[in-house]
Amino acid sequence: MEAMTETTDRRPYRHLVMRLQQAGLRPTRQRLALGRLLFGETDRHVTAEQLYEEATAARSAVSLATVYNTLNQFTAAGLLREVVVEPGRSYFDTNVEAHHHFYHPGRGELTDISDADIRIENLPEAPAGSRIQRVDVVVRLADGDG
Amino acid sequence: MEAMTETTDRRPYRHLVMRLQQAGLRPTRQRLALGRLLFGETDRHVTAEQLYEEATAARSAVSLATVYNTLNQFTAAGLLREVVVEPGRSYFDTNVEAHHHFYHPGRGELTDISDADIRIENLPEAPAGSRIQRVDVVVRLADGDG
DNA sequence: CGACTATTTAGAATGATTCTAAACAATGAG
DNA sequence: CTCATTGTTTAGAATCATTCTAAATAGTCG
Repeated sequence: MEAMTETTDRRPYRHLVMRLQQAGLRPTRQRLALGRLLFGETDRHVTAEQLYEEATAARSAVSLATVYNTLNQFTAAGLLREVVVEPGRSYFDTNVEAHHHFYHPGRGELTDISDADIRIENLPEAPAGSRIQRVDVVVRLADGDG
Repeated sequence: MEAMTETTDRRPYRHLVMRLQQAGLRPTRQRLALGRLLFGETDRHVTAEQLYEEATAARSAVSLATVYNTLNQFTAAGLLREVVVEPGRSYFDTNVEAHHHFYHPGRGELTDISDADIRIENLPEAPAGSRIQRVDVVVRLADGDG
């Protein structure tokens, strides 16, 4: 179970390079390092600070300013989605499909709810002069069962 | 159409005083001034800065720190509800019933969607060890029709 | 009226994020 | 490959919303 076009650890990450170029972003060392951390395995939810720590721990020195720049550029390019659930802290989600979130304030933890798992019926129309861009559902959690 | 217990402009605002006392908050000049601005007519969505400007304009000098304290205390007491739709800025909503929001980023404008106007079907269960505290739906708008 | 405790406040502090301007790196033409 | 061009990174300062601190002030209740 590891033959063929196994991209599991190819250094240049052709796919990522192409996505960056398509977005008009040069595939720099920093953007590739952050891209690898972000788009590795599963979907992720990270804050700028968290990603900065990770990059540092992975010995891919990237300044905090660059982490912010990169997260914003990736978001503008549609590679990430910004999720706001807490005042004063932004999460970036690698899942850009339509979907929703559980949020646990105490734990600062964000997890996905597949779009298929929620049905929103009869949404009202957008006010005159505007159109609906997207619908975000945040299910806020608290400790305790039931 | 203005007899009986018309509370429309009574100075002491007995109702507000009672709500504060029930919340264990002394009805100080500042809290009453902010309360009058907040719970006047219709439902409102304000930021701390906005309310501070309003109070200042209304010649009810209140420091910005007090506006923040008061908004937080009112929220803890269930008189207000905090709504987070934008990184780095909190809105406080005088409508504490279950309901949702339209948000227009460009205009920084928040408006209510009555709970009755949205049906959310088959919400998944809360992850083990936690329970659902509340569900927030934010419908993000953009300029343009359609 | 006091005494006791809650509240207010100016100003400093914090935390997340953005800006600035200078050093540096990717790119493409020659 | 080399150079010029233009995009990118970065340290550090700046900004913005919010919270904290400690001293002054104002409710409350006997």
